[in-house]
Amino acid sequence: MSATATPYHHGNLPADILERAAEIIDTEGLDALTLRGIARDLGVSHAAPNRHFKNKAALLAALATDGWLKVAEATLTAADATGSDDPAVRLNAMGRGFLSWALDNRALFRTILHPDVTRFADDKLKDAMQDFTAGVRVEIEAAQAQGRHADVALPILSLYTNAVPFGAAMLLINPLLSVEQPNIEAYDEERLIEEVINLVVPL
Amino acid sequence: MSATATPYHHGNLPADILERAAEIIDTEGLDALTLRGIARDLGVSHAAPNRHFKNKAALLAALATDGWLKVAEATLTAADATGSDDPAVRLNAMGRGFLSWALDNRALFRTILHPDVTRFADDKLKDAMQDFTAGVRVEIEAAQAQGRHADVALPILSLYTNAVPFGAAMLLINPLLSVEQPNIEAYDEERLIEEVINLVVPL
DNA sequence: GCATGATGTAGACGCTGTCAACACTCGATC
DNA sequence: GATCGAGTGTTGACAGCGTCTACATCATGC
Repeated sequence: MSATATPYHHGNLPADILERAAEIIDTEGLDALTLRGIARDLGVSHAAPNRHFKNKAALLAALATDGWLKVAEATLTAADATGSDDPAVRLNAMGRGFLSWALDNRALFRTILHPDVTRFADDKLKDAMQDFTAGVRVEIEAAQAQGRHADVALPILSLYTNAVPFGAAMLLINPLLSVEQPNIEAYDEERLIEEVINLVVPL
Repeated sequence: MSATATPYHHGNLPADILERAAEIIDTEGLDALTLRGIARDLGVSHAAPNRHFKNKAALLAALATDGWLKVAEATLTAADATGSDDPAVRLNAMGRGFLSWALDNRALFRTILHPDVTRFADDKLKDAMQDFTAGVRVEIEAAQAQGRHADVALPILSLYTNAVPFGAAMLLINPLLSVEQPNIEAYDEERLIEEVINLVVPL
């Protein structure tokens, strides 16, 4: 056989499928994502992806699980990088880290919040998502224990604190809505993130 | 012919299609929405919807256009109902009106923010969306002119002010994430909305 | 060195969106 | 009032999709 003939086994198909899926979501949108299309792009038969993902929803769930794990890691890393124990300092850094991650990983961010992904969430996906929210909640509770927004009920404070980075990311990523922010283009990403997070968790 | 034989012409097919589409998105999700399914539910032939919507994307765009018009009306009505000229009072009411509308019209809210809907936005949809954002922007600028967050650049303030209601709605509507807000179920919807908006635009 | 499970292929099925050709209905125009 | 045309609905077809089953190939542990 010729040296470079495509081998029967692909080698790393599951990971390649996930990677190509993220690319397609990013460039063509989630509704342009097809298992057959991925298979074509990777040079395997149309049914090969089914060996690794029970169905299309399972592929999206795996992608979302990966996304939650990564965003949790990004926020936690940002918090630890401050070298501070102050929950407000950590929370501020987490907000920035979250927003920064979302803007740098738009396909994954869209995927983890996609209604048709969360709708069919399996336990793995739920666990990954809860790892993230639990990490944030700890800091919010600690910040309040220090006297920040001491008069606000915790569910309200939690909702508010989460809403800003989630909402800001959504608005900035949405191509229609981001344009609607007046003169938004005059701001570089880093400054935008810093200043909007400072409004929620001032240092 | 018998009196109740299904007439050849349906009578109000476009509106019925939109209504049924919203129902399906609400109960079964956007990926369960099929033109053929809608046609079946309405008792018309599988290709009938194509007479009124060029394609599936056009149906979703029409739905989203309708959604933006309604949410714009809901927020503006809420502002006017205050009977106040104070932009902060109006803005606070708009935030509450927006969030309240989103929670009462989850299918439409999801649709107007759906990435695969905004991706194929036509001019009508863009106009409807801009009507909404322009109405909010006016109040934000007026509130800042009164001295609220006078030190914050307008794009930042606008992003922040929009992010809270959008983000809160998204978190509350997402069945996975809403559960993650601690003890959220202890709050009735109205109080939750009031208190979280008060954190952004205090009265 | 061979059995066995993992991985990939080939073909089929029913579903979908969309198009073209045809049928019916209503309202404007003569 | 007949006719004609635009609007609306139907029928049939097509390719593409997700998914299933049966089969082929490989890699590994005994």
